Amino acid sequence: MTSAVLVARPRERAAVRNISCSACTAREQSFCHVLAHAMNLPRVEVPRPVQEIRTVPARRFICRKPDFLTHVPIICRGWAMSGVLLSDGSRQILSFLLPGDFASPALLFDPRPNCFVEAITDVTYRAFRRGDLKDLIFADPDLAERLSRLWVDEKRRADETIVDLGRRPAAERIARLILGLVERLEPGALGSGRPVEVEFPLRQHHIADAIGLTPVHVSKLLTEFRRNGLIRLSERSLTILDTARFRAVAQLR
Amino acid sequence: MTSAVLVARPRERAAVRNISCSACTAREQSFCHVLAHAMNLPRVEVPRPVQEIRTVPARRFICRKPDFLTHVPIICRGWAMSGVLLSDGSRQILSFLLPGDFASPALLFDPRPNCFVEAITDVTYRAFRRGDLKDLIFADPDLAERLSRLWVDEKRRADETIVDLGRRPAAERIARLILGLVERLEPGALGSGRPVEVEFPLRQHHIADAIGLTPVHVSKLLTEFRRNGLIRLSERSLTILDTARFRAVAQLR
DNA sequence: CGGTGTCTTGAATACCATCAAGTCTTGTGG
DNA sequence: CCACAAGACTTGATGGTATTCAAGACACCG
Repeated sequence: MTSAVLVARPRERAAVRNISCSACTAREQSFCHVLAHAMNLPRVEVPRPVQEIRTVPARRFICRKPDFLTHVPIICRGWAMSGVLLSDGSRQILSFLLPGDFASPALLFDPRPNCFVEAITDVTYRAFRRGDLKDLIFADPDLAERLSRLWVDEKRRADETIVDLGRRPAAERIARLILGLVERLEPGALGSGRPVEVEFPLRQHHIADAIGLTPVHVSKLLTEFRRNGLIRLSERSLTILDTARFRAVAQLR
Repeated sequence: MTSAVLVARPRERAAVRNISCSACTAREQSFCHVLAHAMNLPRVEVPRPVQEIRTVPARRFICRKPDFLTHVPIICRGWAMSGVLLSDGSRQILSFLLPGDFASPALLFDPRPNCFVEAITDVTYRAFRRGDLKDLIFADPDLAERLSRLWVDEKRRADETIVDLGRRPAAERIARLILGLVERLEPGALGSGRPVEVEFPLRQHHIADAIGLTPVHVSKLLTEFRRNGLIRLSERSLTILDTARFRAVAQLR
């Protein structure tokens, strides 16, 4: 809840804004990077009210189905997720959001979200005014094209998920989800063949809801992975111990 | 194989081109429509070599994983599908393509497809030179934005599929797939509450591969739908007999 | 008229879900 | 700081949904 305090104090918010952008963990290929580049800025330091910094604690919603959003949120720090709730109470997570990601690209065009976005850890995000951001993007053909590429990438990731859910057994799905996240967090680290350790704030029910399984089954498969010496996972920290064998479980070449 | 003949005869190809565009069945909101509008043309009648008309018979590939495509295909007539093949021989269909659809939006940026595209019926498509089409699109902010909206729409459909595969039982998935196709083919027709009949060239294995089931199980559930008087399906023709009850099976409000 | 593709139906099986009980951790208010 | 409640994880027993296997009917095509 430190964030709420910061929002209430202009001087500190400014400080945080600088910190968050200079120490930004967003990946090179993220939306933030593309946008900052296009605006000839070191990062996306734009005056209000074009953007605003906001912070929410873990487990709080950033937006929900019935909301009407005048601003488009982009994650600066922490983990979030987008997903939908079904009438029977079950949940499907559509994607995990890391720094640099749009909360939902659709929000650029429609103030009504078609999925919820929820913070997993404490999350800091920037909220851009929709109209300003849209004008900015489409006025510049180069920027529009680079962003379209990012969306095509997102579509590709969604297609991978469809394949996982439609045609892969449970163990494979879990391994692929984990490897995909590790690759996003530490690009290329899996190639070395040496163990890779990352922060991993997901609960087992997050994994379950992302790949269409129950938490119970996820637990059983994770303990099996551990027994086989493939991974270590505890205290919000994940280590891929045997990258080669774990990739084999995931059916990755 | 009539198409090969047509391609070899300039006069006939021109005739076919006019026929296909004036009698185009692409929906209002399709890419073709948006593009034609932007170019101030009745339809997308653009001289070669910017575009070319091609035709393939049913069950033939339009493109495959290892191909290198200099042109971007857009479906003019017939049904096609995009999907991926897995190492164990199974297949996941990612989407069914109807007139007006990009074979794969990713092809606008990358000559190497990340999925195959296969004709289901005989298919006629236009192949636009990638560079020309891209320049055309991104030079016009309005066009770029309208296309981005279409991609966001596609992403939304992919997300729906993820929810279906992750959290819905088999009967619900089949019903939703069918209703989604009918809605694309005859927008609004389901609202009337009266029976709706459409051409339906899909085989049961297409349905199975699209929603992560086996053809055997699809067969069993379809015969159950028939027994319950929900649908009629034979001779490549589908009728939704009881739209209200069938929508209930699909869990649609 | 054999071959291939499609669909149907029944029986056996496998995978994952559900149910249930218990441990451990985390958070909270007294 | 402790007591209590809630959440997270584990493990075993049981059950259901969908798969696999198999056999046969039917249509279409060369």
